[in-house]
Amino acid sequence: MRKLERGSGEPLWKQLQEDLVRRLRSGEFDDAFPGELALVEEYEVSRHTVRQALGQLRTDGLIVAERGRQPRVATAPEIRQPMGALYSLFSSVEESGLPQHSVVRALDLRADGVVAARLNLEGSIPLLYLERLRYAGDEPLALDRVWLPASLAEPLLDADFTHTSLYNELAERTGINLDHGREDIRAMNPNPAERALLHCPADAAVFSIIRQGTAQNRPVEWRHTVVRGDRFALSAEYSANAGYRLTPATTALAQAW
Amino acid sequence: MRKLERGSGEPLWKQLQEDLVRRLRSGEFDDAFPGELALVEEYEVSRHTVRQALGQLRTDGLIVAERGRQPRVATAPEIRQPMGALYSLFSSVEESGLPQHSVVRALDLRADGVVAARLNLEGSIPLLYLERLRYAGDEPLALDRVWLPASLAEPLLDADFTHTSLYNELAERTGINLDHGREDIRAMNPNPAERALLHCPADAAVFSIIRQGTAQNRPVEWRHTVVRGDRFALSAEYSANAGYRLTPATTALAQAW
DNA sequence: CCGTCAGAAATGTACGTACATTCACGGTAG
DNA sequence: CTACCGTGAATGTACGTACATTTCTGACGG
Repeated sequence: MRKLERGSGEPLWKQLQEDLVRRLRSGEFDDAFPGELALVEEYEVSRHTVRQALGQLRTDGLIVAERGRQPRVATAPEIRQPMGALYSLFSSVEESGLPQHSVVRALDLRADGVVAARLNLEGSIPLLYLERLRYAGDEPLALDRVWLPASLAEPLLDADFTHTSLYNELAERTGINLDHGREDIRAMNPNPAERALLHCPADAAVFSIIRQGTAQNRPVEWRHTVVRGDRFALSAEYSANAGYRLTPATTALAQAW
Repeated sequence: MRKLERGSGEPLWKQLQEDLVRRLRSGEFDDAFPGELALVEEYEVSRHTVRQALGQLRTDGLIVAERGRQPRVATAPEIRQPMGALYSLFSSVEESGLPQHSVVRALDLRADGVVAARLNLEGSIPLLYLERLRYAGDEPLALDRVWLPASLAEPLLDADFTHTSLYNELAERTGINLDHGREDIRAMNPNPAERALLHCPADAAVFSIIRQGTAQNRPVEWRHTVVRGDRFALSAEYSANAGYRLTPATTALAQAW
């Protein structure tokens, strides 16, 4: 039986909400979240007040509730398709109607001290390396190189990556879903090897996208993708309400303005 | 007196909320938003139901309510510093500690049918044209060209843009704040004139950023900025909670990974 | 003419009740 | 042992009441 200060200026539902957040963060509710009626008894407030507090927690995404069952602590809502420039890239190709496929140029285990360091791993740890040339239509669009810790990604060694996405395979074969990532996007000119592979026109530049992805605070991927600048543009919208959002939809494949 | 379908599967408060959104978008409430009691009468539901619908609208930021006064339609919360790649660019320079300044290469009124069309204006309408070369430290960083409708932006003709931002001047002199924008970001090689102006190394590419900005659905700016790719990188983070966000903070000025 | 103050009006908080809807569990029949 | 169904429990919806708190307005007085 817990006490809330009545008539202290702070609304009861707010006090209740804050106390629940505190207990939630302490891990007290990891097994089961108390039901509304239990909270009514515990805090000696009306169900209305409890619901007001829970409603706040729900819109904040901390708990989920459904009819007939007790509220539960929200599991970190895994990102199905990691967002960002790369997602924007491939979904925009899809919307354009051009057929996509990949040519797998390498899929093996190897050690790479430099990349391992980027993943915050020891240099000698084996990594799964996947290199693909991605086509949109008959022309190459991007060169994609990914390193993942072999300890996590080994089940992917015999996967067929010519048509499926890395994240799909990763989720299906290992249950890992990325929940956080970071991208650095640069404009540069490709080196001769990349230019040849991508069939880049002589005067075309490229996007160089470095992505680090993590799942539950563990590094999962380090990725370097080189995208032809003459066939792709990043498109973004921002507004006071929605903030800054990449819009994979529009104007993605190259055309004059 | 409006009717809601009772027992139709859809909750009353949701029907009410949707109807209010519809009426709100139609501009019916631009003068005054009805109070809770008025809605109770109009829709013949309890105040509780009305509050549930309004609560949703409030968390969505469509209306604001305070004690003792009627709810009001939320004024579009103006963006002080328009977000996006350009904001990321200049704030990251600031954080790096490098001094910034601009060389104004042009500031005049002119007509340009092509740009006017991009602003959804007639070709003969005069535009204010501002062209600046932006420095970070002693080296050029970006070439920035902006067109604004002269009808709105004429008070800016005698402004000094060597150190102040366009948006600051625009807000101070005309009261206009952008509330929506759209960017297209491309990787390309600069033309010879741009390369010379920017002191671009021979093998460096550039970001070409096209931005269209609007305030209250009226086109306000059309902007073309060319940023040296060897001195700038876009940095973004995404997470399940926060979505995709540009992070002007880190690693913005060029350095090896 | 202007400042002050009381009252009206509106929203915020908090209580209560009733019923609908859905889910989980356990018992029963096959 | 399994499949089905009914009961109980939980949340969702919707009604009602009361009072607190804040804001606005209009009347009154200086």
